[in-house]
Amino acid sequence: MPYPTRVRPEEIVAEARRLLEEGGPEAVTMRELGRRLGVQAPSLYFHVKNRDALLGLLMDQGLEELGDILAMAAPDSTPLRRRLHAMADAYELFALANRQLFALLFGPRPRDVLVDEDLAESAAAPLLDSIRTVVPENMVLAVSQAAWSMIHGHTSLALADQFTMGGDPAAAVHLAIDLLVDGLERAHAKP
Amino acid sequence: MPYPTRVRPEEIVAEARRLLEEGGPEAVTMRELGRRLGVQAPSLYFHVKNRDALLGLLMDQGLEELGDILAMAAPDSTPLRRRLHAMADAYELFALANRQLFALLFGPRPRDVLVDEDLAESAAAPLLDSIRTVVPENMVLAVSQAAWSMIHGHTSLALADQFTMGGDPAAAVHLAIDLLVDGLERAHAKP
DNA sequence: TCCTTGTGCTAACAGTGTAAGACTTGCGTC
DNA sequence: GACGCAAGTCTTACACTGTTAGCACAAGGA
Repeated sequence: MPYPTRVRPEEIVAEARRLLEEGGPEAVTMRELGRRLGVQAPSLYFHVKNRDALLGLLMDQGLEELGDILAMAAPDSTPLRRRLHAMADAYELFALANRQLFALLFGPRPRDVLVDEDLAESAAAPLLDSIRTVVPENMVLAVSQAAWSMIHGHTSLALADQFTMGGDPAAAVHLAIDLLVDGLERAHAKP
Repeated sequence: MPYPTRVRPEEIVAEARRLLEEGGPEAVTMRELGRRLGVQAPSLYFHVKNRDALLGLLMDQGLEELGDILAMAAPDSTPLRRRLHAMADAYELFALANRQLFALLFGPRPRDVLVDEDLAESAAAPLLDSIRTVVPENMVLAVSQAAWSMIHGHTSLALADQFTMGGDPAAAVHLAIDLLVDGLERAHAKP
């Protein structure tokens, strides 16, 4: 392998992620990226298809981390209510620690940036599995979507500083989760 | 007022909105905007402070429309359950009809783009008022935040094409709303 | 008639993504 | 040891962006 490689793909992704969190998507420019890595911008194109593909890699990484975090949020044995609380907290924590990446993940698909379908599916798995322990199979999907909507909605609004009138939004979500689980256990309890 | 004005601020905002929905925020460039309005880009700066301010105007407009739509979604007389269903549907409908604007409204605040605080407050009013009819005052905020989180989360995920595994996400939100209202009526009924 | 003033224009600057093509550098082979 | 190949980097260039500076023009008021 001739010419000493001056930069590796992982480094590019890592530095891009730093840029992303520092100044949003607009701040991750190829030239600044190259500058920080001690390389000219066009050289980056040897390791990464283009800027959009780079953002796609960031999204894949984020999706994987989010999946892991959710999977570890609460052990299988804990009751559904607790698990959902834990997942909601973990979800928000991840979003707060990775604001820009989270926004990228769930914002409007930027043109043709594709994310790995399998990653998305495995990120959702922990939630589905939790729900499955309590609800009959034909309702798992609907209930999961409802729970995810609640959790995601709260996190997304919190991230956008939309809870301007005070209160305790996190507690509000926990309340909603409780009501959801209560209702489920009463009406649709697994036989 | 000398020199015949060739373009009015409302036209700029309207055309900018068209550009926004056609190709996302990146597509609303001052040059293309001028091109469509029959004017050179720099001339626009006479009517609009700069591009960020223009996006801010778009957001104000969107916030106002969203508030109106929610206020008209269901008359005060209908029961809470129905009103929340109607609001959820209206919320989603607005988002689907104005995908990019919605994303702009609830995405990460782009730097120093400010939205009118009063507008935000009045957009939220219909929801708060609905909740207030059923729940004691000290819980209105929490329950509203919970309901908003559910509705916004579902809409936001639907917009991002995140419900890839089928099912009927809209029905899922209605289910969640029902469970929420059921729980409220049972546990925290207004005396 | 002239002057003010609002509105438009062109030219320019610094920044962006990225394509084309030239160059360096080290390894494998003779 | 010399040579060539090719991976990786470089420079150059183009078309695009937001925005500022300065000039040109049209119309109403004096």
